[in-house]
Amino acid sequence: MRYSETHKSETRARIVKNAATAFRKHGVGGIGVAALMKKAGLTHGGFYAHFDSKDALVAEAIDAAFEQSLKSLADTVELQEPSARRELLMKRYLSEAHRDAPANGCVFAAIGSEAARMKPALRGRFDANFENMIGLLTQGSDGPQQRAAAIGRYTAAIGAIVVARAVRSRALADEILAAARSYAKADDGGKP
Amino acid sequence: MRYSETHKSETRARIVKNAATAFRKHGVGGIGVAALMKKAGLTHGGFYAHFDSKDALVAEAIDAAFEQSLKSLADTVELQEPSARRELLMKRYLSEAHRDAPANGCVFAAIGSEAARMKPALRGRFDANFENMIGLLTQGSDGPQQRAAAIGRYTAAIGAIVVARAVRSRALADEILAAARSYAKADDGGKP
DNA sequence: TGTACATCAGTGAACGCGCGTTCACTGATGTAC
DNA sequence: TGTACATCAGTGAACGCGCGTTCACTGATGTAC
Repeated sequence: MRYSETHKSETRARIVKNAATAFRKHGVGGIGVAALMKKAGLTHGGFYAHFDSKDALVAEAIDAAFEQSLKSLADTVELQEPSARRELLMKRYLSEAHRDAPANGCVFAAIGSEAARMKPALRGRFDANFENMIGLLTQGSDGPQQRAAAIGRYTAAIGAIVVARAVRSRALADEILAAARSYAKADDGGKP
Repeated sequence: MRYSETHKSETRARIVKNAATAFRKHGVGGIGVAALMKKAGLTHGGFYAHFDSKDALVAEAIDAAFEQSLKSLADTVELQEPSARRELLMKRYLSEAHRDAPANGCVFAAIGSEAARMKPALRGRFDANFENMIGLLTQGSDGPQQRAAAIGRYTAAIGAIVVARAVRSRALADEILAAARSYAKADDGGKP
């Protein structure tokens, strides 16, 4: 079969996009090359015509997943003034909807503890993506104090989602999210 | 070989104890039964004389790991008055030493995102252990507001360690811990 | 316009490996006589 | 006191399976003549 010029790159993009959600849903170690290809409507043999290794796909899928998160937040961000925007972002991030949909949610929350054991080359992907997120959160209010506060808020929210997902009791998970939301508000006390 | 009365239970306890550190170091999916038995000085075949399945060991190892954490914090806790104690706990938790030693550190930070995908029976272990930790953190200052604040602080600290471990740059990881420490202090503002 | 050939994305069998689990066996020691 | 036997924690080969990866092959289409 001979295909159009863009066909191969479209296939590749489809593999990456599906992997970006599958890795967050099952963990990187929890889904294999064969299943990933099947999700893209292909068989496993063709994988290596697109990527050098599973790790190569993991790297691209991580970037794609962060980019998707960033895009889905970007619209929220433009419409509000800084403090209301921050509150809205935290409310969205610390929602039950986000807890229940890891496949389309925050990458750190979905595969954070697995990421710590990845090869340095893969861990490096998290640095730039973390900075992008902090950039989004501090947008319109620069300075080292704002940056530190954004890091504190962001990592705090990640931890709350991680624990809310780990715990079995739904009531406890709900309570954790509620506590994290009010904890996020508490730190606004002294600041504009 | 015939052994003393306590021999078998000692062996079993040794397997659990080694597993409690190995799972935090490598992840639950990252180390197998054979390697776990080797760490206890045994061969893999004997495993099923002690446990019904790998999952059965995982369940006990999770409890053992939390218990170890709890014990190592208990001494700190008794000596201080509430606010100083809280500050000391957070300082310890958010230290570079903790970040660099997942094998003996917080279970949520080490295997949190993996835990979210475990079978309900295993996830259930996190509920009681989470409550124990919150109990330790609120000790001496009960009430729903104190409980919510403790949950906020604890999960915030977990997230900071997860991200600090995931990120490749040591400088960024250091900055994240520092930001989390000051974020933890910020919430004390209005309260005693 | 019609035929022969080159292209190359995708197929599916096969590889070595480690996984969780099973099972027949070992052999040092306590007990029975 | 000395011998025969029962016990049972631990051994190591073997199982079926899924993993990441390799590779000879397929076959629809564009190009050359």
